Amino acid sequence: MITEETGSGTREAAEAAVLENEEAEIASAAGKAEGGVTGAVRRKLESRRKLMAAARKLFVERGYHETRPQDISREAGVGHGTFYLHFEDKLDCFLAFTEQAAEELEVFLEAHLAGANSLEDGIREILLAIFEYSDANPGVLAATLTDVSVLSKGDTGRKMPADRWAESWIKALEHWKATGEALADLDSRLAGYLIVGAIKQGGAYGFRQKLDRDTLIDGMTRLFVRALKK
Amino acid sequence: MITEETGSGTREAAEAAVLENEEAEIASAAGKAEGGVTGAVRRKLESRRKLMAAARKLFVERGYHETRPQDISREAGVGHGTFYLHFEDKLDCFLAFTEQAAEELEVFLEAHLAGANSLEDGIREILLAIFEYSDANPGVLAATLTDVSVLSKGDTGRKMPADRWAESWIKALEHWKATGEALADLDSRLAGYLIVGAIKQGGAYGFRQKLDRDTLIDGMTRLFVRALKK
DNA sequence: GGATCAAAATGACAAAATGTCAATAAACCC
DNA sequence: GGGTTTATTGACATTTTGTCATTTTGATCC
Repeated sequence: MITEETGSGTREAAEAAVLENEEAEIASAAGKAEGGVTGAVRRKLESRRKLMAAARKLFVERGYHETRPQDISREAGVGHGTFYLHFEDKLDCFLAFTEQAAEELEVFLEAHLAGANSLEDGIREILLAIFEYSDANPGVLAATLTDVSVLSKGDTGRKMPADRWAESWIKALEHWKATGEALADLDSRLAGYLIVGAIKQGGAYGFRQKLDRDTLIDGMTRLFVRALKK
Repeated sequence: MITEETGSGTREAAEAAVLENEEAEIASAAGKAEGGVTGAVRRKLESRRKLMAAARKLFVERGYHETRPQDISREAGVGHGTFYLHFEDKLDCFLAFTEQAAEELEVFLEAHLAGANSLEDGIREILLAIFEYSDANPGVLAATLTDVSVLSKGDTGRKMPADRWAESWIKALEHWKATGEALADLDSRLAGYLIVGAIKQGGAYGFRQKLDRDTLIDGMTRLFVRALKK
């Protein structure tokens, strides 16, 4: 009989490691917080939170392929079976992670776009914010935007981060159309997707080549503005 | 003892199915062709060709995830071990397929760009050719451009189709800079990558939405031209 | 033409990765 | 505090991938 790890001694250590990365959640260890939820519900929520934190850590550090569901469970300090209690399968877990990160980035970008900016300033501001987020969360953006079509049997039936992101751009483009700064007959939907694709590929290129960030932002901004401006 | 399939009866049938897709290779069944190569070398080449054809068929039809190395071997009419004789692993096989397709597309595009076109006509022409290729080879383009970062332990050390494709665009952009049609101080390298990304994402969007092809090409051409033209 | 050698192919087997489920523990309720 | 529900657990089963000893095939030499 070969025991499956998560030895009790290891357990708390692993969980502690995950919790370190949490901020406002430390209080929860005492048995409160989490919106007052308590008992069984809270227990389940806590497991999920730990799994999500572990998944994020490992997917970012090692990538999808090199991360085993087992690894995530161990890192989270829960049993292996618990993983499949919270996620359909490995892909489902990965998608949950990307959706979380996409949500996070969206909030971050909204915050950086509160003021009504001109088309050029707005675009530059968004790109700047993206790089800022990427610095603060190394690897997350790349992981989030990876194409999972190669992993899924057909359509995942989910809204991918890139699509969500495109929607944000579309909203912004519509705004600039309304202010009369952007082409009046611009197809905002198509343009939104083109921009997202350009940023993905261009960003990867810039990262590989270790391009100076300002150069990259300037280059992108210039082309985007030229394409969109009235 | 559970036999591993590829029963002799099935064998020829499978191989025949693959051979159907071949054109000039039928003669090779007689024992000649293939550049005069014969014997052992030729035998190996033949195996690889059959495997490549089978891999392409299955990767396109079912996708990466749903295609087992076993399936490819069976479809090719060779033993399972032969697969690993020709490819490092499944990813290696997939990359070989994408490289083949990328090569093919490149040749196709070159042929469609023989004449020295103006910037706008040239861009439109390239996009048109891409869609034409995509029609003639359904699924191949999508498969080729998929991001495999999610499958590889670190860098694959290979030049991906998207990069190759970007290089083509860069060359074209340099040409238009030389003719004075494109921005004199354009960063062709960055622009090349941005365009490839835009086409990937925009193409996927158009496909999903079943956009009219001309609408899609017009929309893309317009934005690209505006961004690049002097 | 058959004995010999080298390259290629084969498929049973092994390892790795993913996913399941009966048994157990924890929380809940009366 | 015991009966019930819900979450957790890890040994086990399945699937997928990869290996290697053995066999087959074709070239070479006599």
